[in-house]
Amino acid sequence: MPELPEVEIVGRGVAAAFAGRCLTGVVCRCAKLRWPVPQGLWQKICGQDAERVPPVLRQVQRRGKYLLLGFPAGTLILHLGMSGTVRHLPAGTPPGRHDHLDLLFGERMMRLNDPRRFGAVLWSAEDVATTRQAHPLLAGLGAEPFGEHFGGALLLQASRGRKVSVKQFILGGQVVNGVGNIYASECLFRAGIHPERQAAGLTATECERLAESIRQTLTDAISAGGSSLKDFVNSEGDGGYFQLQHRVYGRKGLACPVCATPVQSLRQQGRSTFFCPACQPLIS
DNA sequence: AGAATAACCTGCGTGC
DNA sequence: TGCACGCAGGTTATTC
Repeated sequence: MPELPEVEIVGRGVAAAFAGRCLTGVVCRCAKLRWPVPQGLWQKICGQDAERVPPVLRQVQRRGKYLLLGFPAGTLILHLGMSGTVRHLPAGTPPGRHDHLDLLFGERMMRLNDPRRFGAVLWSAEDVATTRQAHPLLAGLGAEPFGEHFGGALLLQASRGRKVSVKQFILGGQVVNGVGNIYASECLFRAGIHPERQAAGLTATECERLAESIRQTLTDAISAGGSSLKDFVNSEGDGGYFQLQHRVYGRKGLACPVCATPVQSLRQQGRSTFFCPACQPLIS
């Protein structure tokens, strides 16, 4: 389920429910995720001296689509892949299919479910700040869309000489991270930029507009999810995406919300893209 | 090197 | 009803 807004909501939910609380157990039912879940994870999180320094969840951070759970002995890295969800349940709730991992906090627990198993649970023996900077999976990530380094200037500079489409450019994660397939379409619609435009052909003005629409689109999605926060995702069975907000994604043939022209779709690198041919002209 | 493709998995909807 | 097929929110690894 997760693009950046969904991961952000999950992180906030985890922090609200468990920050400051002591981990009391780990149950791993299936270690076969994107990479193997480390063996002896409970011992790793407890560290050398759990008697004196109990495994209290000290902080929760998000980096791109990764969640970082900070414990005294190190950092638990979580990624939800394509289909991962996290729920907040009473300890002892019987596990269902694809409930791979439980982190117990006394009478409550957080439970990771991931049917496709593209997600990841990894351990880093460094603190959160160091892990963010140095962990191989995190070190090379692009700018945080809400960070101070991200903006039109960065997009302009990073796009020079790039032959890829602008959609792939923002989806790739090397420049800005957290924009997934759904929000890539939404951001480009909002910026009025055709998804097949070459990244190198963007003007400074367009880069500025694109950066702003990325921030605004993600902010809106987080607000939408934050208002319906329940068990970390909106667990009402709609899949957890903030679909009421989608202006073009999944709306092929339906009226563009701005000009009523039918929304079109195309495939780029095997993934679907949606856009309005009138609001997003191929020639700028 | 940048760019395209394959790979990892299960589940769901569609059409025959 | 059953089955084959295509498609799905991500990312890394491999190839050209």
